[in-house]
Amino acid sequence: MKPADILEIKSLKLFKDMETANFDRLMRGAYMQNFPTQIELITEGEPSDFLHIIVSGVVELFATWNRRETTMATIWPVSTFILAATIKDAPYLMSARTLQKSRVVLLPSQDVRDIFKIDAAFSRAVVHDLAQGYRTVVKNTKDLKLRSSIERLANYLLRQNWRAGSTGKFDLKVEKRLLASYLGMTPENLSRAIKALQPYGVTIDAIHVTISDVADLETLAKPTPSIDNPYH
Amino acid sequence: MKPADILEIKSLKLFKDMETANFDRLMRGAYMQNFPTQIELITEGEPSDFLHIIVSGVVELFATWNRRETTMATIWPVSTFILAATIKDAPYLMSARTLQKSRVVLLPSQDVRDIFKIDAAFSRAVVHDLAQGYRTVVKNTKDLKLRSSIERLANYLLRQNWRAGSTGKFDLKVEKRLLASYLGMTPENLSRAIKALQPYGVTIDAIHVTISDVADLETLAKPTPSIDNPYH
DNA sequence: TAGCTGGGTTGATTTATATCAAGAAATGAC
DNA sequence: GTCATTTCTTGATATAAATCAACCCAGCTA
Repeated sequence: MKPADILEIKSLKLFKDMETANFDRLMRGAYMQNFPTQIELITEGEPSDFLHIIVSGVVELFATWNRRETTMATIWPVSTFILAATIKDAPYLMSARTLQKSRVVLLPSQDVRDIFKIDAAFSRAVVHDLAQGYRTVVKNTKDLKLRSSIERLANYLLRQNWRAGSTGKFDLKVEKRLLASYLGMTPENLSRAIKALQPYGVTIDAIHVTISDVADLETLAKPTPSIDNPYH
Repeated sequence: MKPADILEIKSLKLFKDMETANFDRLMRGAYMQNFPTQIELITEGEPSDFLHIIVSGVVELFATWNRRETTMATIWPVSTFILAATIKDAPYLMSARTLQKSRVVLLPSQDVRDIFKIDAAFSRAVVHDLAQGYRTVVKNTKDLKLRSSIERLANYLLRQNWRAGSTGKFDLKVEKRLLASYLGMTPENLSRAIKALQPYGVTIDAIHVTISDVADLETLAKPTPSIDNPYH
């Protein structure tokens, strides 16, 4: 692994405050892997042998049951995924696949657990990561249970607009097929939901989104910090 | 607070391994409160001033948006709730109300955070609690996104049956109205879902559930550890 | 360049679920 | 114990969303 990669990983909140010796020990067992697109990195139900860190590319977390599949999240660099399984030494609850050519660092889970036990700063950082993740999933559940598919789409677009700088113009970062699955609907239904938002000033041309009147869209979407603010 | 109550709290995994001095300090700021039924203990969006521990009774966690409401979980003694908000010093994402006369211990969040910073055993225990909670919510999301309402009910009944000792006979622990909300459906739809399970050997008379042939119900429910096993 | 492929859209239809309304059963208050 | 309130159930209907089928179109590839 290149020194620049190690520096980037060390800059993650999860590792920033830990003892240097412990971080170095963690990195000694780490290795970087390059994956092509559409490779299944981990599989639901298997033991969590590695904590994964995505350094470049994109990864989809998805779950399957009874021949059905749903997208749970997309993971962007630089961040870790499947921390809870690693810490608990429990099987993965989700599968992961690359959506693009991606570089991923694999940290042996046993090392992570060992160092978690002896490094207080690291274990506190793990807490914050997990608490954050927990709260994100709770928000997600509220979104799913309390909103219709059109409302979910409207709020998703407002969140993305905000992330992109609130200019009213941004590009979708994932395929519509995937977005539909993430939002808990079919691709056909997403197409129709997009059309249903036209009266509220939303147009989506291929991946290019325009929101002409954010306030108008908000009258429909009714965003709330306790679902839609990722830092709340 | 009675010594017996303190002992019971100390026996919780979350507190078991922490320094006695720190536990005592935590308990010094704690106080027990008795609440009648249907009292709102905490409200979504407010700052998390206390970590709550339910000692007797039942508490419902619920969320609201746009005049809609949904049940997120029911909490049984003895356990804590809203740990993530306390640790992150972030607003509550859910509201909580008593479903029965309940005794609840309130620990000032600031004390919890202070001790979390200095007690390594406690912070590790917090990690395990959060990781557990995180995984529970992920399973819940998979249940919601991948299964129909009848499938969710069928699997819920199988889980409850297993918890009650797999005898094929047990009582519902919550009102059907609440169960419906937890499972993401209307009370009317729950009634119909129950009828739809009759051909699979399920009868529910008031709160009394009978599953005459677990294997038969499982052909419909298709339970899987990575959604339905709480210890997985 | 022609043909192929996969994502995306659209329309027709079906299915799942919610809503509305009414009555029955259970529960709690006095 | 009785009355009032709430929960639960059932039937009729409406709505949301999924499915099925056809087609379009951009990007590849042979």
